[in-house]
Amino acid sequence: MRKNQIRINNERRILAAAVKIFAGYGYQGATMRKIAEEAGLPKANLHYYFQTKEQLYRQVLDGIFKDWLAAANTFDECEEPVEALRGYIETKMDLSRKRPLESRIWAEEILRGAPLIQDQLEQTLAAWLDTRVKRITDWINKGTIQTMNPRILMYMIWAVTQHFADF
Amino acid sequence: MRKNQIRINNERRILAAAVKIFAGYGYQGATMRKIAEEAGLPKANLHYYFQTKEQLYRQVLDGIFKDWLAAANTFDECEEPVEALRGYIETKMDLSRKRPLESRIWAEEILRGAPLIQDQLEQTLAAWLDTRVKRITDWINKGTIQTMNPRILMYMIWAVTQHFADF
DNA sequence: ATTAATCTTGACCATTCGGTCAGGTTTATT
DNA sequence: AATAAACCTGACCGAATGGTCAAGATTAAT
Repeated sequence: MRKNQIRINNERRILAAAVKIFAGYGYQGATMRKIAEEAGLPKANLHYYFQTKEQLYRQVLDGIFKDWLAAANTFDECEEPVEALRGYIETKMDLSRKRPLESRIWAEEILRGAPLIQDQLEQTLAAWLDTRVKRITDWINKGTIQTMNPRILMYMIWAVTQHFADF
Repeated sequence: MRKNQIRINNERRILAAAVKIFAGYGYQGATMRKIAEEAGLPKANLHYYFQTKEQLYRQVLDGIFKDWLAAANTFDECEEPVEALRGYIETKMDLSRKRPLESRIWAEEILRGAPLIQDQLEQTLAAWLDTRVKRITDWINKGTIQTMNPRILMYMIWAVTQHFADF
């Protein structure tokens, strides 16, 4: 069983510390020293598990991205517009409330234009948005909800939930 | 006439360069070297006009804050709720569209918890928000608009306009 | 018990950072 | 023309940064 137990433990520990420090200081403001201190490990040890600061940061972003995607998929669980939208918004707000640090890191990364994860983000997010837009368009055509620009609806939801999360 | 013309010119030039660099890299990511390069001046010259990086950044924030306040005051120009809100939102969006760099700096500063301008911001902003909330409450009591939590209304407007500005 | 693989870490390195300063140049005042 | 005030800047500084490395300690595989 517990094969790479040491590795798994330490990576988790370092990632947790990294989330704290990146959230508190931003990518540039965070230093490997601070993260090492927070993790209670010597700095050189971080570089053993994550070669560079950028790679460590990428892994932090990856974790956040996965969580966000999982939350986003609750949009599809309900057939009714009201239920689907409410469920999505609540899940998203929950996520932000439970993981404020991750939410802040994510917001800053997006604000900076996602310099490190642009490709991945653009593809995944564009595809995700497209299917949601189609569902909303269906609702509009069926007359279930008011006529509107679906993209703008999604945009406003994203704006408000993200904003509530951050402040 | 033109007394401190040199000083005025150079300060303007440095501030313009600082806005670009701070918006592009964030406070920590921006360096005095990059700003100096952007301004076409030697680094030591920046320190002649602005003693420290923090002071330069503060002046940038001050400029943005003044613009934002001016835009915010358009809220008071109309008596009608629809007109007042529309005017406010349009002015704010205009400002964001015309000065995207400043808007980004502002957003990041707020996101980071406004570490440099907390006092100033809390006082001015709290006062501003209070008077707006009172106006909205009046409208609600008169029955001019739907019953709602005025703070949340302002919050949502802020969220959406800021978000549109940044992306 | 031996060997191999993984893990640990203090000391070190080149680079870059914000900031200083002395000494020169330009502009304003008399 | 002379003096003072304001402006300019190359060279420099200590501190901090991300990252490296060699030599040892632990753990796993045989």
